[in-house]
Amino acid sequence: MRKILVTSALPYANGSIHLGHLVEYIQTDIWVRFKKMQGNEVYYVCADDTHGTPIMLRAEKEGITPEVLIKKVHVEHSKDFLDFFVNFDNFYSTNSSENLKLSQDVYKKLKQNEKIYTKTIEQFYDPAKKMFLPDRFIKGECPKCHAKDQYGDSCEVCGATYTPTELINPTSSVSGSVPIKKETEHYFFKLSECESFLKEWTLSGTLQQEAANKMNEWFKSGLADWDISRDAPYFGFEIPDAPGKYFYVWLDAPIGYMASFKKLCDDKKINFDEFWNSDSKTELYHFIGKDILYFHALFWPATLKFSGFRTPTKIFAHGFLTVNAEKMSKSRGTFITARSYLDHIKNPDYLRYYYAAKLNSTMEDIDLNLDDFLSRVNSDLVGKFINIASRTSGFIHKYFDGKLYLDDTKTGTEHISITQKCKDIEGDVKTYFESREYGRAVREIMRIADITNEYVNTKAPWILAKNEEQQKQGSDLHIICSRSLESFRRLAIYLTPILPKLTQDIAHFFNEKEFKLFSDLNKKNITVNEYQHILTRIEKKDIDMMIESNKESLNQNTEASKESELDKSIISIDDFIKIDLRVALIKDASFVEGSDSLLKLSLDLNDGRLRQVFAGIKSKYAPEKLIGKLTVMVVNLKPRQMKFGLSEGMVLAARDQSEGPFILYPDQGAKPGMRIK
RNA sequence: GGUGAUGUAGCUCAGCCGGUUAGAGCGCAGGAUUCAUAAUCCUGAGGUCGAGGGUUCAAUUCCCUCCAUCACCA
Repeated sequence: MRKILVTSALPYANGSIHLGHLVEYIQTDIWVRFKKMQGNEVYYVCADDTHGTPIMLRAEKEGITPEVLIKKVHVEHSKDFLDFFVNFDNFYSTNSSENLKLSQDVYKKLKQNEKIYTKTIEQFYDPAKKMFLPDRFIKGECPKCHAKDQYGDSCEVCGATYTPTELINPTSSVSGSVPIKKETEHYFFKLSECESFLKEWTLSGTLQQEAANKMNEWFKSGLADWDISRDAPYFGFEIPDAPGKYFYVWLDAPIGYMASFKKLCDDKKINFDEFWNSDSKTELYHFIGKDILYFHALFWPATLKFSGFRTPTKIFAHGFLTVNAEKMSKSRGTFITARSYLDHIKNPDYLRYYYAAKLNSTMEDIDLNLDDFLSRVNSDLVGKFINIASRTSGFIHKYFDGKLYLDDTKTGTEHISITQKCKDIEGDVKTYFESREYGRAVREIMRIADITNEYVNTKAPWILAKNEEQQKQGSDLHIICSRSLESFRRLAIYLTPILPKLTQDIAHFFNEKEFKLFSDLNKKNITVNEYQHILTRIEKKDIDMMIESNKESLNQNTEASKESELDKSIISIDDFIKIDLRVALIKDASFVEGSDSLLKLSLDLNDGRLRQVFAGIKSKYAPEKLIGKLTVMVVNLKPRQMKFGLSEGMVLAARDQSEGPFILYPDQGAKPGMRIK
C-alpha cells in the first residue's frame, strides 16, 4: 500500500478554466483515480493561484478588492472541476492562512541557511500609479526590429528577448504614463548555489527524458539567482521583517500545494509531516504543463531542499493542447472554456475519453481535432463499447431473470476465452495507466471491445433465442450473453479512471453502486437491470454551436481590439512633437561615387554648422539644381553610418510606386532653421 | 537567432534494439446481418513512412543537410 500525494498546477485566479487547462486536470485525475482503485492511500490537492500584479489590477478594474475577485473565481473554478469530475481531495487557495504561515516558514529557513540576500536593482516604475511594473505591463518599441507595441520581455514580431530597459519609448500599460527607472532593494534566492544538488536531483530519474534534457540546457547556460520579492503595492504575502516587500507570486504558489494539503490534513486528521519531512517515505508527484518546468524542476526542489522539506518524487510534464491542429484561437472560436463545453456538449466523459485516447507520457502537444473527436467518441464509446451491453442484455433480461451464467466448469473454452482475453490485458492496462500511457490503455481496451463484438456476431445469439431449448438456464444463449456482458463489465472497470460518470451508470446497470477498486473485477454473482440507453452520441450541431457561440462571445473583443489597433496608429501631439522638422538650406549637393540613387547634401540650419545627409533622389534631381534651395529636414533622426559616410538626418520627399521622389519646398518667407510643426 | 520536439494512408495515431509484401481505429467502397441508438461483422481500395544525401548486404527505423510545423529561451 503506497501513500501518495498528487498535485496539478494551480490555475491562475484571473480567468476561466478552458479546454487547455483540462488536459492536465483530466490527466491527473485519471491517474489519481487509477491509484485509488488499486487501493493506495492517495490525496489529490490543488488550489487557485491568487497573487500577483495581474490579479490586483484586474480587481481594481472591476472595482472590487482582490479578495472578492479571487473568491468569485474560486467558486467558478470549483464548479468547473466538479462538473468535469476532477475529484480533488482539496481545492484551496494560495491566499490562505496555511499558505501564509508555510511561505514565511520556508523563507525563514532559507534565510537561516544563508540562501537569501538582498540587492538593489533598477526597475521601471510608474510614477502616476506609484508602483513598479512587471515586464509584461510595459510596452514599447522592440530594440531589435523596431516593431511597435511590444511587451517588456520579448518581441512577438521578431522573437527577440531583452529587458524592459532596452525598449524604445516604453510606456506603462497600467496608466499610459512614461515609466521611469527607479532603484529598489530586492530579495534573492541563491539558486546559483543549488546547482550541484539540482543536477543530482533532476538527472536522477525524477524527470522525463525530454525534461531532463531541457534541464541540461539550463545548466549549461548557468543558473542565475532568483528574484523572490516584489514591492508594494502587490497582492500577496509580506516578507517577514521586510515592510513593503512581498513574496513574488511564484514563491508562494507551489507552497500552495503544501498549504492545500495542510488544510486537508487538519480536516481529515492526516499526518502532514509524514508527507513533507525531509526523510518522508511517501510519494509526491506534480503534474504540470511543460511551460512551467523551470519553476517546478529548479526553484521548487531547491526551495524545498534548503528549507528542510522533502523534494518531489517525480515531475510529470505534459504538452499543450491545440484545437484542429492550431493554437486555440478566440477568433476561430476554438478558445473553448470548460463552461462552454458543458453548456453545449454536456457530457464531460466524452472529452475525458478523447484526451485519454491521445495522452501519453511525453511532453508532446496533443490535438483536439473536433471531427475526430466526434467520430472517435461516437464509434468507440457508443458504437463499440456500449453496444455490447445494448445488444446482449435484452436476452439475459428476457429469459434469464437478469442473472449472468459464469460457471467455468460448465462452459466451453471458446466462451471462457472471452473472459480470458479481458484478464490478459489487465496487467498491461494497469502498467499503461501507471506510466501515463493512457492512449495505449484505451487502445488495448477497445481491442477487446472489438473482439467481444466479433464474438457476439459469430455466435449470433438472436438466432439461438428462437429455439425454446436455448431459453433455459446454462444454455449457449445464456453463456454467450453472460460472457459478453462480463467482458463489458470488466472493460468498464478498466475505463473507470477515465470515465467516472459513464462507468458509474454502468455499475448501476449491474446493480452495483460503483466500481471502486480493481478487486471488483472478481465479483462472481453478476446481475443486470433492464438496459436503458446509457450514452447518446455527440451531435455535430452541438460542436458547431459551441464553436459558433465562442466566436460570438468573442467577436466583441475582436472588434474592440480592432478599434484599439486603429487607436494605436493614431499618435498624440506629443508623439508628433518628438520629430524635429526644420527648414534647411541646401548649401551643397553632389553625386556619390558608387551609388545609383544617392545624392550627398550639405544642409544649413543656421546654427553654425552644416549637416551631411544622403538622400535617395538622384533619379529626379541634378545636384546643381538643388543648391541654394530650401527644403524640409528631420533633424533629430538617429545618425546612420552608411558606406559613403555618416548621414545626419533625412530630407522629406513624396513618392508612390510609379512616381517620385518629389522633395518638399517651404513657402516663401521661411528661413533656414525654422521649426516645422 | 539559439535549443528542443514533431513530420508514417483522407483524419487521429502505433511502429522496441535497422531485416521478409509498413500497421490500427475512424472515414470511404462493396457485401453480410438485423440482437443493438443505421449500431455490428466480413472483404477491399488508399501510403515512393516531409525532401535530398550518407553509413550498411539491408533504413520509416542510424548519421548529415534542407524544408515545414510547434514549443522554450528564466
